[in-house]
Amino acid sequence: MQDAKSSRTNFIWEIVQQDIDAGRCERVHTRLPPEPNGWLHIGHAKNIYVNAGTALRFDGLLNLRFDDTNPAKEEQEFVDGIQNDIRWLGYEWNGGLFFGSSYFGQCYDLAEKLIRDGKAYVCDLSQEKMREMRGTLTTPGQNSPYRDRSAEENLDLFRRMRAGEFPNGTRVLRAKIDMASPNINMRDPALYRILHMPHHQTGDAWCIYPMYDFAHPIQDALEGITHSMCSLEYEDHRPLYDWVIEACAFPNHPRQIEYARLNLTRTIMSKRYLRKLVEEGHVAGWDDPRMPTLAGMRRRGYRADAVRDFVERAGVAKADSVVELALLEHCVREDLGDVAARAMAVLKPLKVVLTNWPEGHTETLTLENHPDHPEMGERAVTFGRELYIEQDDFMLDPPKKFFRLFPGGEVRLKGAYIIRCDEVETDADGNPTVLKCTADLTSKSGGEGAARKVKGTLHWVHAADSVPFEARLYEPLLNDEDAVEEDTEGDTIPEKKDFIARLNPQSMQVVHGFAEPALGQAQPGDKFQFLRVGYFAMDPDSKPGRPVFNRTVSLKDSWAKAAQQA
RNA sequence: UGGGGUGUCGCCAAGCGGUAAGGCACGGGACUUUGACUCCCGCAUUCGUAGGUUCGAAUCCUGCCACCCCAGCCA
Repeated sequence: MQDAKSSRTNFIWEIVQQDIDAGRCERVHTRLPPEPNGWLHIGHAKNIYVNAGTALRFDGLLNLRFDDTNPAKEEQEFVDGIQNDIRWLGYEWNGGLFFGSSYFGQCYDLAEKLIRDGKAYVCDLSQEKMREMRGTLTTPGQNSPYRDRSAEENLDLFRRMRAGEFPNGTRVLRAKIDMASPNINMRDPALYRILHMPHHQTGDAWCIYPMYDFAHPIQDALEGITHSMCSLEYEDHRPLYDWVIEACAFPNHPRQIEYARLNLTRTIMSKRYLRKLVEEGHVAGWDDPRMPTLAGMRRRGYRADAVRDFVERAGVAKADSVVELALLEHCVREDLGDVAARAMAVLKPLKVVLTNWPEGHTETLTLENHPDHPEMGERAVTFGRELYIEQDDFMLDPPKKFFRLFPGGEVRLKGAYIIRCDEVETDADGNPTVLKCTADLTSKSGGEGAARKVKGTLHWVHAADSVPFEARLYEPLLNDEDAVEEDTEGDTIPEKKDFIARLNPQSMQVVHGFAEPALGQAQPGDKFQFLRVGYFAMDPDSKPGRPVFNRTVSLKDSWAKAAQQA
């Protein structure tokens, strides 16, 4: 658990602090209200950070409450997955686990109270008619002809609604507020609708279900929530939230605070579109490592610490914003750099033969698992006459500032010897197939001649004593903003509408290489930094003998950048 | 044209009348048996804009501009 100790603050915490200082609340109590209709993504991580973090910060309580007031959209399977993801992120609902649906009884009773108080009425208008009479943004609405029914008639009708006498859509319970309000949410909003449909929690106990605007404030008040954080689009609903609290005459009045939701460049963040990616088969599933879901990131090898750090660094404020993916990747690199074991693996192998090394002779070298953490131990690696290096680490005709291997050039093999390339065998197309090299036998790492400097150091693997493996290299799902096409009017196509056109065809690349034996024994989830290649995590799908690694994020590569600019 | 919000460095984001924090990105240098990491150094005379108040404003006032949200019996 973290955050509580952080000195960082935000506008929400200042409001909460003021409430405490003013004696408006004794014990901070927040709630996390996910709707169980999908998987949690990085955007939810911010909701969790805000709500759980606030409770932590003020030694308060956090309730986890599934906001399941609409049986048409919600499913039981998500309830478990969401809890799992929250725990993975490192948070616990110390205030308890709740379901919005368990308040259906209380919501119903309060609805009857509102009816008796003349604050709610049953309206027979069709959805279309109601829309017409609601008015527009600039013109006031008109009162429903059913607005002035007596409390008795309303009560009777409402009870019959509950009894199942009316089909879907025929009637609705409305709050009697003000059809001329400049805030459309206050123009007699619907409180209850008829929905003959079983609910994943309550079965067919109900055929009428409360709307979010009615249920949410009631749930908050009933649970003793002091601060109810939600996203900006609910600002217009706050007057209604407050109205419900007042109309129901709750003694406590939770305070709703709105903040901007998280957006990430090159990342799709709406549940609807994520669903489309899955359904149309653009990705393998909700937990595909390319998905911005917590499950996807977890599978990709991101640690919860990195995700939490990212959300905290991105900040909490009210301005609409889009955080650069680079910040997330920085957080992941920083986190993994400290905990990932160093290891060598060659993604695209190029054979090296040391002509001055005796055939059949091998040496066992010892390499540290982490340069800064000796407690992480060492490992043995075999060195011999035939090795593999990375194809990208050799160039027949190198440009200036190329620190790697080329004909006549020298490099150090990490933890081993300095070698010089004498001869290059090529295939019919002129591509190098084998490099004949000589090793400087006096240059062994740790030995007397080891001090000699060469410009480059390469990772390598012993040809015989290595394990074949598969690596999946991931790139962002969406192309750069620059790649957005223009329509005939010259306007850029909105990301949301045509994100399919922006999908990056290179978002996953599979390569087959060779890894040092230690990686063959890795356990699913183990994190490694492959020298100069990136941070990898053992994929859960991995099979013994032929491990599969996901590249979580690549290392910064100033050479690639320089080469690109040249 | 109604209502609710927001506009501070490429991207986030502090700032709450006393003379622009920090992070990411970027540029330069040192170090380096990972061109990584680390380490220095640089990076807004200016806070959407135009006025006003003040000894003094990003912070107060007024006008204007831009962007986001709202007309579900979704949440």
